[in-house]
Amino acid sequence: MEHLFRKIERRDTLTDEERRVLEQAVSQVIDLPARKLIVREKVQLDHSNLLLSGLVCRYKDLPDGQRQILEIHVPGDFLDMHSFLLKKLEHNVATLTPCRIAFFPHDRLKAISEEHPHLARMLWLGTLMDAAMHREWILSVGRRSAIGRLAHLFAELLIRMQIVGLASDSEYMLPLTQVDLADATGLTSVHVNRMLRELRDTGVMSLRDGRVVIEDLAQLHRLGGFDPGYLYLDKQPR
Amino acid sequence: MEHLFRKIERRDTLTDEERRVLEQAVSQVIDLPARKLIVREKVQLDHSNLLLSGLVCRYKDLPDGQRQILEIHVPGDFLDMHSFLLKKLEHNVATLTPCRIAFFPHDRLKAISEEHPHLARMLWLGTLMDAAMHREWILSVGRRSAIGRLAHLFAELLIRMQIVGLASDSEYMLPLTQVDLADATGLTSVHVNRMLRELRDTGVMSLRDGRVVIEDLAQLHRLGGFDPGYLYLDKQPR
DNA sequence: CGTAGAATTGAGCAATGTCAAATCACGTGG
DNA sequence: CCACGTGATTTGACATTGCTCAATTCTACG
Repeated sequence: MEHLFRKIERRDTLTDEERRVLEQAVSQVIDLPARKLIVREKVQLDHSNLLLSGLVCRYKDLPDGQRQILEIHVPGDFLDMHSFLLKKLEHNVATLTPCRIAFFPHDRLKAISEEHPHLARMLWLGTLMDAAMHREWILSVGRRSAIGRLAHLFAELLIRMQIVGLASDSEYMLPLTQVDLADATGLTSVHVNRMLRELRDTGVMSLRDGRVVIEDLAQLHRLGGFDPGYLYLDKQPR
Repeated sequence: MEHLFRKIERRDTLTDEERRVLEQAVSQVIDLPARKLIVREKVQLDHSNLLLSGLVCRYKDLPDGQRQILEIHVPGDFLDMHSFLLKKLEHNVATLTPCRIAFFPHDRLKAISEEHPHLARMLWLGTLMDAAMHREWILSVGRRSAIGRLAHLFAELLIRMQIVGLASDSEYMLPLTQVDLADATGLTSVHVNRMLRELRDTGVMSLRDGRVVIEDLAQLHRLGGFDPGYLYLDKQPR
């Protein structure tokens, strides 16, 4: 659970007691292969999932077969803490790579919300950061150019992977297909391919063999109009 | 606060005690004119705002002057409950029409989170529904056609206005300009104008003098690929 | 060696944007 | 009551971004 603790400690402080409560709220840990559905939309749920390792995405499908990825999750992210109160989801959650996942039964989360208000606020905070990322994602697909959307996505994931210790200054593993990237950015895979080539040809960054290598971070940020304010990286009591 | 209570009671039950606690958490009620900034991004906040009457939007601006509206708020919505834990926002909140707004100081919200866990979960739930609407918004701008985005927006607002008693079966007031609609849907105002004409010419709906009149709801839903599941309209203990 | 998924490329096209002008609605001052 | 000014809507002509379709190449793996 170290990834989760790192993520929280970046924004507030956890007591040892709170860490213990969180650890004891886990009922089960499972391993899943890549491309496996974790939560299907509209089914009643009795637990929330924490991603321990691997990459996961949330997505919605349209009747005509189009898909939109809503968020990409890195280790330390709760994948569906919102199901604790929503009881079911309106979208799907699936692995992108092989993953390890911890179950948090809703009744234990409820107990936390009754007995550990500060810890409950930390869980709430996590869902608020999801919403903040959603808003930035809306801005991306609504107003940024194709290359800007991709640049922004790679810039966001760089920071989020760094927070949990899974990225260096300029590199991280991102084994997504170009179809995945298209579904995340609201583009087609053909156009993603062309934009990736442009990023490569202009020396900004490359994505090869599932590894992102950033050569010119300033230019990547400029292309994506990237401002990390929406990730709320300041530590303070909440 | 009747609008808020109706909204909550649609998804769960509030005790009289909880209603009283909520009412007593208000420190101030103010009136604002149309087109007035309520919360500016990146400034420290000490209270959250509840919309009592009028329409409000949240939006982000890009350096090049483009704007993206992230959510449109109807009476009964908290405009920035997330600022309770985030402490500042990464986007702006502004009135679209003249509005009445109630202040909820963060220290009183904190007291609620310590002393009234169920009520705290209701507030949390509100932020989760914002996030669910964000996700549907991502799907709209990411994958729907221009006319589908508009149709979806009008269909969503119809239901949300109905819940708080501000829409009939087929009509509600929506005094937005075509520029506003463009900023909400990620289009240009010129194109919005053309799509609105198409909706009018095909007898689906019209928007005139700030009033939406829906003539063919089934067709509106079809065009927008509208499925209200994401609004979580089922009542159950949370 | 064969297969399947993924990446790449090219040619043509459609949806939406850009720019500019005309019209409309409405409140204000004369 | 009318002329004026401002913002909103509407329209036309044209440009562009990103999409579609189809073929080719690449890569991994049995």
